[in-house]
Amino acid sequence: MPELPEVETVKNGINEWMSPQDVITKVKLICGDFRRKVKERDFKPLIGESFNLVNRRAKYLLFFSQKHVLLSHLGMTGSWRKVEEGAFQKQIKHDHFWIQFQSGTRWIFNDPRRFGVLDLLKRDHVSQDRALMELGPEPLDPHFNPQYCQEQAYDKKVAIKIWLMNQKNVVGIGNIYASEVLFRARVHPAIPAGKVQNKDWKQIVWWSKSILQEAIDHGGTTLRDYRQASGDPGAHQQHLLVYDQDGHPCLNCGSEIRSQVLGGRSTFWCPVCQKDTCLSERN
DNA sequence: CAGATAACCTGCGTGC
DNA sequence: TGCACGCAGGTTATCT
Repeated sequence: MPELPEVETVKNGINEWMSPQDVITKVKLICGDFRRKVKERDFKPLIGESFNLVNRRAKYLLFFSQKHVLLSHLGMTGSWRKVEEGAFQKQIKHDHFWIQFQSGTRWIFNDPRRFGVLDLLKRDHVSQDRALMELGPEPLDPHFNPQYCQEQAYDKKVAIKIWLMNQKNVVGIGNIYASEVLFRARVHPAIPAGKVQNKDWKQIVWWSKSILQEAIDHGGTTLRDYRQASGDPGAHQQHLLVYDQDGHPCLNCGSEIRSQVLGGRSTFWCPVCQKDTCLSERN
């Protein structure tokens, strides 16, 4: 469900829950069968500590306590919610983990498909986590620029859309925003990454930053079950131009938006605005 | 090594 | 109403 704007929005919401004086008194793992298998004892070191801050790296949330970092990835369907003591703390389907505070507040992780990640790392060891080590630059960071892309994509034959979604090249861009960025940049999604021209990289980089920031400002994209930490839906779905719009007219030129599966994921583009120039040359 | 595909899960909408 | 099927915002193991 969540790409960078959604995770960033969740992060901002959870930071509003923060109460650094509120000590963790109990942790409960109902099911640890995620992408990384975990046991309840893995999280016990949190007891007696408190959280100061939540940061985001790529699509990961990092909850900082005194000596540990709780690593959380939402996968496709993960979510965090806060429940106060006194309110009936009913366990709902797919609640897998919760943290209880001295105040009675409880933070609960729910994830129907269990594609998410939960893990507890020592603060000093975070930079050595393999998944985090392999991540590329943040798209909103100046290090993500046309020169970097051109070099990183040199000679790569993989489709530009798949390249953009590969977290080793740039993080945070998933299936929705990849189609949206390429539409605004007017680049065909199937063009080999190594054949993208410098002027097109400039467009891709600029629109990546622009669209992701705009989506953050809108609180993310809610298509089905994504919610902000507050429980409210995002609003960016009203601003999507091509995602899930196959058969509808392109808002730019009126042509029919097309769709095709690329790397196993649905991909949407306008055949007129996004000319597949270098693909045609090959024929 | 790069690149393509399958696999991990549950839920929901569609068509028969 | 029931059931088979395809599809869903992500990542990674496993093939060629």
